[in-house]
Amino acid sequence: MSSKVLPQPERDEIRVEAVLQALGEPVRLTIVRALADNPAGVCCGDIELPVTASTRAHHLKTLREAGVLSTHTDGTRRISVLRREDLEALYPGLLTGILSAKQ
Amino acid sequence: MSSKVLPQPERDEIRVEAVLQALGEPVRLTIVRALADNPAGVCCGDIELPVTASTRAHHLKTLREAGVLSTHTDGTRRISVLRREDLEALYPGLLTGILSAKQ
DNA sequence: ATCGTAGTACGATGATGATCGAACTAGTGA
DNA sequence: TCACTAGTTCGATCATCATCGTACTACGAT
Repeated sequence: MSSKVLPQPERDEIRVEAVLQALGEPVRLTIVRALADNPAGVCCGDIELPVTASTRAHHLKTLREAGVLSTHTDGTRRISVLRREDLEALYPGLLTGILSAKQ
Repeated sequence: MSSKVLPQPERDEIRVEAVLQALGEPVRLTIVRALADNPAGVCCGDIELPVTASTRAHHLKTLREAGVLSTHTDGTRRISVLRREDLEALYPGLLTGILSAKQ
């Protein structure tokens, strides 16, 4: 058992400005859309992005610290999952609204 | 009749990244909340903000160009109105989700 | 006309942040 | 133990942007 959850804010610590700021960046929005398509979670590196690994890590950290996604380890992999329940509880409709945008 | 509408994107020109980026700034979120409380529109200068007039103008321009609000002149005043219909049509649930956040 | 008020435009500045390469950590497997 | 892989962290750099003061425009009233 080598799985562990990376630090993230509790539901009541999530601030809407942080969430919106996190989502208002094209690369991060791409990540969120990929997570939305895969409820079981996605391995970070499997999302195709026009940035290097370190930039990718930076964006994932930003999203995690904003409370948008949760990351747990799986061996050397890191699996990220969208925090749908928490976001829906805090801001009902926000996620579906964003995801319904024809990109 | 001296009323005229300031330039703004058509509904189909609104991009979700621009909207989210515009909303992800505390001062601008304050403006949006004030507009949401006043469906008839609000005179720009009547919203209490911790910034100068020029910064206020900058934020209002950002929100207008993102498609979040509409501004029309009324004499020397400028009245801003939230573009609820357009936003709801493009991103159903997004606005209500954001506004339901206990600030 | 002149003045006052509401707001914008411009230029400068300082802060934030997106990006990268390089060095590092941790887990897997030979 | 020794590589290999996945990912993070650090420091630097460059771009974006929030902020301000000042100068400007537009409208209304005297």
